[in-house]
Amino acid sequence: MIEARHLRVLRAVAATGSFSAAARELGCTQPAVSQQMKALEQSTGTPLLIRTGREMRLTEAGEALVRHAAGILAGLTAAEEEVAALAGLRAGRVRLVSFPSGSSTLVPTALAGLRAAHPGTRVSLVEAEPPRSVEMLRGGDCEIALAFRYPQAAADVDPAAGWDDLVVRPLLRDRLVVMVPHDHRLAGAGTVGIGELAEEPWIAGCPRCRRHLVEVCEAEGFTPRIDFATDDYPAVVGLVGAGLGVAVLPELAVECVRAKGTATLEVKPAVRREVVALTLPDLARVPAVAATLDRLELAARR
Amino acid sequence: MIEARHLRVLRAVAATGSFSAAARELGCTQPAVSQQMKALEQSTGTPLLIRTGREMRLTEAGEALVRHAAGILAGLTAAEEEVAALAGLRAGRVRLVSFPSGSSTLVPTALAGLRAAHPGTRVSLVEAEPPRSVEMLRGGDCEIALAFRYPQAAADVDPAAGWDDLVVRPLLRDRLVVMVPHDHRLAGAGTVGIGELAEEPWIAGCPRCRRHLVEVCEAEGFTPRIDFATDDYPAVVGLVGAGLGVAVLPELAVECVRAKGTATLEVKPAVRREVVALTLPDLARVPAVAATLDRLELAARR
DNA sequence: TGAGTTTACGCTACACGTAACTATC
DNA sequence: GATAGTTACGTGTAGCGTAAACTCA
Repeated sequence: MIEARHLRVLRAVAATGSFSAAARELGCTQPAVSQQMKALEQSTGTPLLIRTGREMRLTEAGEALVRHAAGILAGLTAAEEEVAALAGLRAGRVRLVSFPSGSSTLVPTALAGLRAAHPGTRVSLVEAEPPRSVEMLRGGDCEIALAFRYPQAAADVDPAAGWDDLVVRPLLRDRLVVMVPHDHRLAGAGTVGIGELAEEPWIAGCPRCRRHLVEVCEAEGFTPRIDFATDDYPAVVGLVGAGLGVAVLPELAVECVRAKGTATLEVKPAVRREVVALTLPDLARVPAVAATLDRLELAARR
Repeated sequence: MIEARHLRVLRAVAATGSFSAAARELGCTQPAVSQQMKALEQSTGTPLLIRTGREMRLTEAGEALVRHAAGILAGLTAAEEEVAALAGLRAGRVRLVSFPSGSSTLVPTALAGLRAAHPGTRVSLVEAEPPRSVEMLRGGDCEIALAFRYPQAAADVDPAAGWDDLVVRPLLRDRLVVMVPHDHRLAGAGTVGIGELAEEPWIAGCPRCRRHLVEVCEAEGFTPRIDFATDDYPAVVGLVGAGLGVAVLPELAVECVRAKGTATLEVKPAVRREVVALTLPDLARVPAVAATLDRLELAARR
């Protein structure tokens, strides 16, 4: 088995015509070069260099080896370059999966920062919810999954139940607020207890949010009457604005929607959801992934 | 500094998807593989493999490295072969990959001649079809790949599409013939047009042959009813002999099968397939490879 | 429980550098 | 005698295999 290191030395010897000069060029001692060439000749089973007095000449086999060495060493340095680019964030692709309408501000901010700092990295974004997004993560279809959970959720609906072997990077804890039509009796109240809304028609969000809403209300002793349910946050806001009901929404989601005709109220016993980034342990050490996670955290801290 | 030995191991791991399987393939213990990969990841400074439960997956950097590895290792083996040949050992080893049941006469004839002329050269034979055989060629797992193509094939199924950087040595152009049961109405006709067999049940060969058969028939305005399809040429002949249908076969394949109970007919607008030998430019200059190619050509011209 | 991966440990082997020796001009 | 190459030797490191711990299906 020919070793690349030997080829590097052979090439230097061929270029300089001397072991000593090659040693100087390679930054090692001259006996080291001598030994390497001896080892190479032994592993190929044929002489490569002709030591005629003081000068060094190549045999035909030596010539052949030097000829091949060029391509092989070029391939090796190309491989090193490419890996170094990936390791040094001059290249790299990160596939991000986010829950729908979840991070209208978070993801763009993070990606803008990442692009500014490392123009070579490319990030793609797809929308999916756990457990689908976690499947994608495990299946190699993405590197980072954004998800959220309700810290007090019952174990059987908590998606975090399956996250034991994942790297979970908490990004932010988002307060939930109640949104009511602007002419609602509580519109000016500032804060409200969930129990005060027992008789209201509700507009719910995604299935998990809906389930969570029901849990919270039942803890307050009533079952909410849910007239509408949609994944689409702007649509929820529109429905509230049209006076069709009340809703709970993550504060962050409210910030980036023009909430015409509505008023928002703090919920008295504060309810929060936690937004986290998930990845695999090995992927967390991939530079482009680590950088993206850092940027997401940075964007969340803003 | 990336070492070639590491690349060899990485490639085996990528190909098998497991450290244990790679170790078996490489003839070493599994912890050795584990250590080599650890060392490679350390020397590149970035994770290359994702250990997710039981399966091994490559990171982007790992993919890049495997991509480069093919060329580097092919270069190394080419260099080794050339030096070995120049050393006068004539212990040149040529690994030949042929499409299945393709060259029952061609390969044996060529190898017999080669052995007579150069007793030192050893040739091994494995069966695989393009694109697998071409992958083996590029990956350094063989020196010569035998393949065939239909000159009129549509570009998207023509394997020659990926042969731009290979040395393509045409060996022979093989006429296709139609084989029918001996009591078939056309058994004595001598020649036949494909269109006359529109209503027959067909027995097809390998997937690519089958695709080609459908193409040819559709050019004649009908879709063949294919009742059986098998890679095994003697089996095809047996099915025809049993009266279960008609088939098209390469003339060479018919010659070396006892075609009991069948009759063969020339196809009126002649259809041919082209059998070629593929190798890499560097390998084409290795004496043992060159000699094998020459012998193949000679055997085909016979 | 079983297959697969990692970790720990002892061993060997290899490669380097220093230093002494040899050979050529 | 000076420059270049080889040989000899001590040291450090790196890789392997065996064996044991660990993990996921």
